[in-house]
Amino acid sequence: MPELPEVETVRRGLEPLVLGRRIESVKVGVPRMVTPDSDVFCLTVSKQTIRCLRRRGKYLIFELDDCLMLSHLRMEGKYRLFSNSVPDDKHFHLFFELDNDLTLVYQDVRKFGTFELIAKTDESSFFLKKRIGPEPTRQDFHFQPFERALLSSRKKIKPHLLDQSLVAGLGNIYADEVLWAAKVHPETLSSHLTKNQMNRLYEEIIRIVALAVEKRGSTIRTYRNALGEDGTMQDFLMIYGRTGQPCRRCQALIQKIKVAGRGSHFCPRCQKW
DNA sequence: TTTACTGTTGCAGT
DNA sequence: AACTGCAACAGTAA
Repeated sequence: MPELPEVETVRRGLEPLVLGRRIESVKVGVPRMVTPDSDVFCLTVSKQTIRCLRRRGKYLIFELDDCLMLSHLRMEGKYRLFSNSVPDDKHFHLFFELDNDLTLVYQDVRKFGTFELIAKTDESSFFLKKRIGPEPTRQDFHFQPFERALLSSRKKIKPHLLDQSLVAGLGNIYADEVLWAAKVHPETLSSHLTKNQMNRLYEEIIRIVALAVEKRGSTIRTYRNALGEDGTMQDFLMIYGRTGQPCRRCQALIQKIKVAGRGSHFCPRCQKW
């Protein structure tokens, strides 16, 4: 599911359903997905109430009585909520039994998702250590530090946007969208960007992420039915997944190349190297 | 049937 | 230091 807009959509969907609910017990099907060890994890989380459900970048933060549970959906993580019985599914990996017969289930075909418990006092150091940059809003994300980081880097801009340090929450889809909107080739070296390009990147990051949140994220290559997958942003994507189709600005045919191992869509006329 | 690809990230190499 | 490639895993498309 998960770039920032999809994670935020999950958060908004889940919040009214789980806020104030007590976690009675936890079952972990794949121990390597959780930290600390699954027995400690289950014991710690059990009997705690979900006090707040927040998001930072692509992380979901369950604020419990005594600690934080950080959930990262990686490539395909989803949440499902069942009342009474839970159907069998080989991709259901964590089960949180809540009060009044609700079970929150974490589903993940590829088992890449992670769950970590940390102390409430360790939240800022956690995100600092992971090098998670500011939220892509005007309040948190400022042009000056963005420009400084770009000028002092030897990375290509696409992998740089993906590494979360400049700004939190961009993934492969929205990085391509931002680069197209700002007319920047994905392989441009960060330090070679013009001031105008940096300005456009800054503005487009804020605009596109906000638009995608408003559209409740993109539903792509997914089946429906899980919480947060009813987004419509896929109808507004300008470049991602449009290989061989005409650019919406100039009609040139959209190309797809690999940049640092990630499929990258761009318009050869609008986004000159 | 193989092979490449996939909304992510972290680690091992060079 | 900072890059690339790959691994974790499972499914789908060509």
